[in-house]
Amino acid sequence: MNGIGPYLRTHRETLKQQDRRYSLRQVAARVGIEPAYLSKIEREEMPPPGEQTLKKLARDLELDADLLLAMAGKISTDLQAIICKRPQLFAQLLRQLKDAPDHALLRVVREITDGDW
Amino acid sequence: MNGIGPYLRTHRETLKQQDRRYSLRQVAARVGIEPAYLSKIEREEMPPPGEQTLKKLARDLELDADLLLAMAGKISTDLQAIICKRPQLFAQLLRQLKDAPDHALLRVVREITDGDW
DNA sequence: TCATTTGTGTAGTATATAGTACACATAAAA
DNA sequence: TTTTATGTGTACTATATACTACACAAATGA
Repeated sequence: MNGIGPYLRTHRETLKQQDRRYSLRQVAARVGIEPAYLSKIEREEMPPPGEQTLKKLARDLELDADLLLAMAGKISTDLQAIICKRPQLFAQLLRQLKDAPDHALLRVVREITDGDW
Repeated sequence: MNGIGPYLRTHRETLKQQDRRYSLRQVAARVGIEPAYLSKIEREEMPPPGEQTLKKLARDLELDADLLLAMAGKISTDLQAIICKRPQLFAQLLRQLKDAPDHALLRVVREITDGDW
């Protein structure tokens, strides 16, 4: 259970080895935040940034946005909107799937993809 | 698409007809907020309250907490926690179920209840 | 009728969220 | 060696969130 900060730093440094454009400062510039801020985020001296900034970071660093948001304890607003439209149904579904093993979730996903309703 | 304010007010006034303990002031007292605040919430003069207050309101007024939270654009932290543990899986699942009809969701729920994995 | 209860207007507050701005020492590039 | 780029320390700041406190007029109850 590694925090989001070290996760971002490690990943960025990995990319940096192949491409000098992944310095903290250049990433911060592309994402549109202050370098000092990104520094503090990576070292967890400050709490993780907001949804928009995390999504831009994910894009720039080629990471999964949902995963990054989750590591920051957040959920993408588009997912929130999906739930808010049918809150009782999705609440029931999620609480039921809470302890289901991954493969069971994947099976449900596939079942739906095959659209057999 | 009626707001959360009128929804609360209407429901409370209905209960009030049977039981005088459902006056705005007495509900506010039980829930632990200022009457003036509840008044403003019901008339949507102020944005809806936080999760804890909404849950207490739901309890007191015998309403569904998930529905109330959804009307306020929020999602219960316990649901958020479920998603945050396996963000990619649940994100995929939710986006796939986004446009599925209610009966299809209910079928998935039932399938899982019957626990056939 | 007098006391109590009710809903509401006005004014303010505490805490969290999501950052900025700039200076500085060190490392790398020209 | 001079310039440029890099990461970080310190000090703020703006906006949103989630309320409280108190006074008041009108309705209700005893």
